[in-house]
Amino acid sequence: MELSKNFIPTEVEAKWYQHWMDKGYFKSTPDEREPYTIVMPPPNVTGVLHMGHCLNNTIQDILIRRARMQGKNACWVPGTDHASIATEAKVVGMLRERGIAKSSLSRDEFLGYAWEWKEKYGGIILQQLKKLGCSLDWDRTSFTMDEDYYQSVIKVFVALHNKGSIYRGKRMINWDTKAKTALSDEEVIRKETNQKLYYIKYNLVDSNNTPLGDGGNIIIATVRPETIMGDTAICVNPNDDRFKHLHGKFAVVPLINRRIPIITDDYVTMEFGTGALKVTPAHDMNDNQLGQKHGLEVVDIFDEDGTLNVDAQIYVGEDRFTARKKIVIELEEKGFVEKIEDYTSEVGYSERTDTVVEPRLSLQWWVSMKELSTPALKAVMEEEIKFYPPKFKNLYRHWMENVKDWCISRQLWWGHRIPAWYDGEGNVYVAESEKSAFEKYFAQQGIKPPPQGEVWRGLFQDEDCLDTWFSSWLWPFEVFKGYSNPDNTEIKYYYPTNTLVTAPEIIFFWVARMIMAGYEYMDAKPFKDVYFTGIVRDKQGRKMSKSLGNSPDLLALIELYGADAVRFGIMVSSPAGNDLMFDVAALEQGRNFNNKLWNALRLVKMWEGRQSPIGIGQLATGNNEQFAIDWFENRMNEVKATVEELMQQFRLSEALKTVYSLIWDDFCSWYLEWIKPGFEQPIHPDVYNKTVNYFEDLMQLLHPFMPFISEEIYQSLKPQSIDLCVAQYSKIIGKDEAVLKQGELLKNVISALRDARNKNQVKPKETIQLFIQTENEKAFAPIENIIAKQINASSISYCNTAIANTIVVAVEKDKFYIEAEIKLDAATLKSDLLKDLAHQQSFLIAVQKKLSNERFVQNAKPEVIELEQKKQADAAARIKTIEESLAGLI
RNA sequence: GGGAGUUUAGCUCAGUUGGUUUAGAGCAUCUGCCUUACAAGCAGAGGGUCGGCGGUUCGACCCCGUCAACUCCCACCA
Repeated sequence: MELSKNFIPTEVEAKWYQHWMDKGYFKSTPDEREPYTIVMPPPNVTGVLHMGHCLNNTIQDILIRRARMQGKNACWVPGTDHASIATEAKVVGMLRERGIAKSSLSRDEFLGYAWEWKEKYGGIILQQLKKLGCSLDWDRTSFTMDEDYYQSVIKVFVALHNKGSIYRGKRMINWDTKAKTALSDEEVIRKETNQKLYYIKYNLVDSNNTPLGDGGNIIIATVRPETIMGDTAICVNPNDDRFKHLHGKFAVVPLINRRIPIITDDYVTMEFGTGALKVTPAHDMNDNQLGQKHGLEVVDIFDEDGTLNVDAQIYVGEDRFTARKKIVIELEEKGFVEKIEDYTSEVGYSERTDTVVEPRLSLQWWVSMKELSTPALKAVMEEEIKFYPPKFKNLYRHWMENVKDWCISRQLWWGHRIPAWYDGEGNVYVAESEKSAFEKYFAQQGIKPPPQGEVWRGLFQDEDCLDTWFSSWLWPFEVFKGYSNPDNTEIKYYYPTNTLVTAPEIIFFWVARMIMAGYEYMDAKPFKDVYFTGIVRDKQGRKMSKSLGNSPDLLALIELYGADAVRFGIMVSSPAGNDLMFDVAALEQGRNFNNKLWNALRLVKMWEGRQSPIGIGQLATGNNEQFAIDWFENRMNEVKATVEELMQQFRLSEALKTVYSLIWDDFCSWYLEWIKPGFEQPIHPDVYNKTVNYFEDLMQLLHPFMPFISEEIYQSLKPQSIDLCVAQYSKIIGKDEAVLKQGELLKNVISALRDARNKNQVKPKETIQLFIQTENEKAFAPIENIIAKQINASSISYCNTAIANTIVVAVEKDKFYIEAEIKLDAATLKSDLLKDLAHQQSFLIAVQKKLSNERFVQNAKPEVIELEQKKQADAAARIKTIEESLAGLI
């Protein structure tokens, strides 16, 4: 079989993914093995795959594939989230394009379109994950609005309501005027925004509405002049001498001439603005509290879409921001504006629609959080659930300790409809179904239920839906039907899940609430470890976003570089716990690595047909292959142990780098070169077989990170009885330090001699003669031929004294003399030696200084002192060698 | 305003109870090579008073204090 010069990923990837699927390797059912479970954070049905998903799911796939190869029953559950606000917005948009207004549709008609949309687009993102190589158990694909799931959400609502944890209350909430729905605090993004601070004059009157003299006005500072029509007081600090004479007086709201009282409260900062604050209880969180405290009237001047209503009296029907502009102009014309200043402050924006959030008083459903949060906080603080990196523990604690009640109602149709029914008087009946709501209603009202077959009337269901997170917090157990079908075999086997991989951005939205739900409904944690990924940024460190257009098209990247290269690129630039700067250069590195692997395969395949006829067990001596084999085996065992350790600490990026270096440097650059036969020479079958085995092991180590190329190479090396995807890791065995040390020496000698050749401009093709002066000739016997091959030496001999007119190289205690045909530049040799000498001497002085320090000798540990003494001896020996060489030069 | 984190080579980062030849890697850079696996490559090299200052210690990239810069999270100052 002729192998192409470069690795071509496209066909290979599709081929293997299909093969793995056909074999059912990704499917999991409970058995006697230890389970390893991950539930995928369900992407929004509206989503397309972006870099964040790519990072997140690559990590999960690495963990899952590794677990699968470690003999665990690996189960990775895919799914999607209905994402109420985002999806409803998409559907409304789609309808608008078709010329259909949402308001012209009934609820059922709208939902019909929404489901249609979901069926068409909702699965796209999951299909894209297949391209990335994700080994998900597709039979388990779940959706937060699946029938069972839906019922569980409803049941949870009713259960929480029954125990008093869910209540209905009129409060200030964050209102999205575009989506026309309430938002939870977490859905509000605060952004520094440039604004104007308007200083507005209010005329003063006394209790008889008589204008006060001496200027007769009070000036307030506000950023929201359009809300003055909702003012119901002006507040000053009671200790503010400037306003003491106004206590108990009244002001008149400009333009609408409504009289409002001047009240006092410590809340007002005297230093800010003018020290006088207009109080608008309907449109500001703080003002609302002030209003409650002082029993102020509440005048709501906005409609749900943020336009002014009749209570505003003027500019009715205008949008709040248009109204602001117009009111300012009118106020200026009528002389009410004292001045306007530039001002920046943080303004809340809706996470979903990016409109300025309007604080609004409304009746919503709430979950009381205190009780739920207690065990959830404890679990993380006591590390029953471990966070990686651990710094997120603090963040979590801070939020949990100050957790506020959760507003869960959303004024949307797409989602889980709140299971509450109202009668004509506004009494509420919370129940799992309309039927049981009626039963409650009849019982409570003392009405005899109408006979069977007759239509029951008089109750109407709450129009609102539940917050998306009120369903996704059940995800880790409800994907196994742990709530709808308690104690089933699956939930008992797979729960608690092992690892949650997610973004720190949703630690409160989702992670915290899943932990709460886990303890509340399963009486156990939902997962053992939480791994927080970094945020994917562009090369300049900016967050990837649609508006910046700096988010690359992932599928195009996979097409261009191959999925393995994309996985490599994103993982190699992703330090544990930090954000990652995404750069296609990393993908190129991945592609180059693919190519390196591919060419190593080509080399080995070339040898396949060139095995020498020498029988097994008769490894030719004198070629030093035995050492190469011993060394690589030990080196590989060493790295396997390191990788295992790194993986346990979730240091995936470092683990990958370690494997990368083992393959590229140790295997390709050293080992393969050491055993490489001469041009068209045969290779010993034992060496060949060992090499194939090592290559297989390397592919197995690499497989979780780069599944496609590793499987392809594994299968190409020789006919396999089992696919790499499910090949089991062997036990990690120990390493022989002595062999490893000798390997290091060998590498150092080769590098030093190559460097010497380079510096002295000995042409690569020119052979040299090497003389070794050492006290330990035996140590060089097993490696001398490797040295000769690697530095292009025609002969190696041993000597007891310096050889004249040669290049001298010292490595540790040994000296090497290179005899070449070209004329050596004595000046260069000398200056190099002098440089080295100076370095060694200053080092020796430092060590001697340390050792002559009495307090060091007294206090330091014996092994530390011993080491320093060895350093001293070695440095002294090297200095002697260099001095001898210098003498020989003249 | 409160809290957390970061600062090590041109860039992105390692550096695991303070002592392992006066700090490591990848990428980038420079030099020499089209050597029959790979120029998407090979062989080498250069590059850092570990943010500043002070302290603890025989010894500090590591511990403490302080200052500076940057990042993130939380919070109702109009």
